[in-house]
Amino acid sequence: MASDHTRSAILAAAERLYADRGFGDVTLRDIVAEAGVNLAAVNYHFGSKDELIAELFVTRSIATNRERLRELKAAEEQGGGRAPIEVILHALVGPTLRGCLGPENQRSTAARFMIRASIESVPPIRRIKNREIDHLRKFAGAMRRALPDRSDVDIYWGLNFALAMAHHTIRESERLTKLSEGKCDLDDVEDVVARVVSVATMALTAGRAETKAPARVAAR
Amino acid sequence: MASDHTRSAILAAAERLYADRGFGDVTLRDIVAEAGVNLAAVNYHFGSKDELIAELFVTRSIATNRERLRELKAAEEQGGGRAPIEVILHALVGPTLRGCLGPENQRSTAARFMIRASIESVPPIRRIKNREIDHLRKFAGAMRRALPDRSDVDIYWGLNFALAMAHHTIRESERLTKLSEGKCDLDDVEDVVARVVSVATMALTAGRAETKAPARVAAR
DNA sequence: GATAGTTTCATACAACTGTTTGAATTGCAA
DNA sequence: TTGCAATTCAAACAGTTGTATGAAACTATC
Repeated sequence: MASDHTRSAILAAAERLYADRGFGDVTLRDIVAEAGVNLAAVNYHFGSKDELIAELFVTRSIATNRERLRELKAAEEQGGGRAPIEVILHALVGPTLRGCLGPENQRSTAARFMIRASIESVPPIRRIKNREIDHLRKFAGAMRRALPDRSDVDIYWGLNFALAMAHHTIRESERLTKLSEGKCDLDDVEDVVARVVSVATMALTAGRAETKAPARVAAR
Repeated sequence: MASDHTRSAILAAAERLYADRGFGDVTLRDIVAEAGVNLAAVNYHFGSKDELIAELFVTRSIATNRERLRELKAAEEQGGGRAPIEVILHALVGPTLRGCLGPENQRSTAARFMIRASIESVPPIRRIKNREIDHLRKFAGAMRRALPDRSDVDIYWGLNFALAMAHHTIRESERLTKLSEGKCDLDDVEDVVARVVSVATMALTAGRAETKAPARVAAR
């Protein structure tokens, strides 16, 4: 136990460097230099480089997931065990988007780190993401309760598309800004959330016919 | 010139290995061993490892982009310079999805390579992707012609969401299969394409009011 | 204030990386 | 066949990486 000073200095320095330069070209030596500690300290306190990365990512994603579930639970309780689909989707994508987007100059280190984690996907992070399924199932359950007429398949596709829009917008936010010549304002986070929720809601509530029978659009 | 045998053996071996094991842990030595050539051959024929990766990726994405534009051009010509939005979106996401999804056991090496490239995102590939903007602008133009009443902002968001759904579905196909316990059939590529196109079309054609004024969903 | 346990440190280690070199080999043209 | 260029090869290079070690410096307890 004791001071914990070195430990947290490493965590802070690592998060900052990974956020700024990505996982690819940040070495342990960079981290300990930034933290002002000895090279051996990382292995002493965390066991290995991968475990350091994992701890950083777990900490942040636990926070996001807790926030998600808090919103979801509150909404379902308020609705007597069943929340409107928009509110569920809002709870799903809101915390993530709020945690990663927003004016670039006031973006927290944590936010920038999570964007990196979303873009680069190194092994220790991938391993953790794979355990996220149980968490997502809770949302699938809530969505099923909100839309009892929908098939499971449609529910899962809706969930998939909602996450797709949120994560892709985070990953490619720079490109979207460039492509739209700044017309798409990614700093207005609540507008982004609203757009994602709106489209995902439509995907989940639109007449099934259109979704199922593709109308076989003139392919070629 | 000459035989070109070594060159193409390297390309094939590299694509196979990257497809199978990812960029992270495939070394030049792995590649030359698989190709049955000398270590120095990569630098002799390609200049560097990154240029080898770049050539692989460029070749495949040029093919996809050409297919996209072919479909787009055909559709616009048939409609006298203006194609229906569904058809445009179909041309945008169809080739990519068709190139990456489909029954796993009959998935081409090229397809698996492109999935990897979509997941891992190493520097040489990222550099190439950044040059894709001009290509996307052509689709933005076609979409504007198809939906003259829509604002540019809405067009770009629709384009962004369409790509989001396609790419995320490719990236996370394994997770979606697991999450849905196999209920979402990712082998039925045309169904996936139809779903993506359908949702993106809704996003682009839905009443603007709903999209713009978020209805301020009960946040908390 | 000696002692036991924790933490820090400089340093070495061992392995792997992409790249280069210069000689050997090959293939083709004169 | 001779000569010249293109290609292949084994070997070494130069650098970096994460990790391990064992001594030194702390810190708190008795």
